[in-house]
Amino acid sequence: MVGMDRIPHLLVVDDDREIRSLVAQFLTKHGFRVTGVKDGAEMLRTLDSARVDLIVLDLMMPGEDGLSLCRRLRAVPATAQTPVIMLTAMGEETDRIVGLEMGADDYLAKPFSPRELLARIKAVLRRASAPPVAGGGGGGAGTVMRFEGWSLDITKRELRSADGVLVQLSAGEYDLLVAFVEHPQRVLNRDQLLDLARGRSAVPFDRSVDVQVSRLRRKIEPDPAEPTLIKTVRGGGYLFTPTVSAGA
Amino acid sequence: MVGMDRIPHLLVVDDDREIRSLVAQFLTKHGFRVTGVKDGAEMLRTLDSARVDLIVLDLMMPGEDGLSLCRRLRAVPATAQTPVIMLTAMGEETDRIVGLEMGADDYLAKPFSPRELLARIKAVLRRASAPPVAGGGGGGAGTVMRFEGWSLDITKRELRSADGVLVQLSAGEYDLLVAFVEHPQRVLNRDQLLDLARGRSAVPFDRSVDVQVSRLRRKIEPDPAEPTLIKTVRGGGYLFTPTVSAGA
DNA sequence: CTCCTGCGGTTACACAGCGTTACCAAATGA
DNA sequence: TCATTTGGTAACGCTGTGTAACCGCAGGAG
Repeated sequence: MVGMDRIPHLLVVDDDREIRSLVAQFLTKHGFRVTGVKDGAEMLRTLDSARVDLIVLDLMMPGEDGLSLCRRLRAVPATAQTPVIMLTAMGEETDRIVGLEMGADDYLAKPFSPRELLARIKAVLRRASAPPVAGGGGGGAGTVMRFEGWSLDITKRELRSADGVLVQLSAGEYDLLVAFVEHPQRVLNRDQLLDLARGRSAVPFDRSVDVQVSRLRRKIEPDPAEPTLIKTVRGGGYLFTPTVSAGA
Repeated sequence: MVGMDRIPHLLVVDDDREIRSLVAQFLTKHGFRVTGVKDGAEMLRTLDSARVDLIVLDLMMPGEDGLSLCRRLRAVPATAQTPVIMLTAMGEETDRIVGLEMGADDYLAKPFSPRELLARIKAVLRRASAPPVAGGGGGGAGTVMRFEGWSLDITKRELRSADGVLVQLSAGEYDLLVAFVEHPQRVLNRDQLLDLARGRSAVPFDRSVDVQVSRLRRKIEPDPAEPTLIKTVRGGGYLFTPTVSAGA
């Protein structure tokens, strides 16, 4: 799921512009990549197009509040594993308890010291990479994604064709394919793909995505000259056309 | 594996007899199995002979204190994964941070409400649910780990192939394999592997992990030229792909 | 319709990451 | 003490990935 050499991407959700900016600044200075948003809608939009390693979520917000958002995150498979640190108003023990029970990984009472937030983020990130559920039921659920006859095994990082042949993908090709498979039927621009697949942001005239798409097409398209799985959207990006089904 | 139906076993370590008894009583009432001990020595003895799912550890204790104990727990493979909730004196932020950095999974400032302790225990247990190696003494079950036909006996430090043949591993190869087996289906970078297997940190241009992986592959991969058990993730580290099951 | 511009596909190349072997020093044991 | 094993470093070669360059094509302007 996550290569750990990569700079972790934090998403700070708080309606207070000043807090958001202060927190973002502080965390950036300590080596994280930080995106700040002001409400749940923006949060969901960001999650849809970028890879996020941890969410710092304010409990009290106008509109949909943190608890509700947290519940929604947990309900969606794509974000069910993403760690959440909840920021609560001071001293409201009930909030804390509800927060933890709602699926937050940690909470912090305002006002909090930046150093403590930092320590908690590090602690949560460390244990967020806990081993997956190795159940007795023959492998975890949803580790294999199927599309157009292909099967992509997420835990084994393997791609098999319709007739079961293993296709060798490089790390870059694999990460790109995962990004596509997790966002099917959506136009993804180059920035989004770079972020989703490599966890970095584009430099001017960055065309690495184009090259990787080309390389990936060569391996999975029936006719690379006439792509059907990964379509180009001129001026927009790329579109992964197949429907994806998850299953063991 | 840790079934959800099993009653979790909590170990409460606190030198204050009254606190210990109150906490134990409260947690027992809420459906846990609780063992209370008064110091580190008793804790280690208990861990050696019983399977413990979570430790509630007082920071300030006569003799060896909580931090030091926590560090020792983390250093031993058998207890490295066992969750720890640290009880700290009120308001000492430094302690909290050090606690988290020392490997505690959570902390709670005294005086705390029992309900909050309960919520945190549940949260931590939820997070830690179904680790491949739940903590447990050397004498308990789960000393043999199986993967892809191989069986790794932790107490004997022995590896046997599917047909029961003993394969000689050097100390380094064995430790590396244990690190992999205890963190399956996760990309581990070189720093993590070095830390887990050798307990040291990397020096610049340190490539000892690569060499050890190569040596280990030669002994356990069906085809070392095309590794399936230990996969390379370029720019990320290595991935142990098999599902691991523990059993006697 | 034709030209022009810019976007995207592809290839070539340089460089960094990794597998592997060889070698050496430290640890181990007789 | 010497022989053996082990584990780290150095070095060589291969593969993967980003950059740059070239080319073709789409689509708008005239």
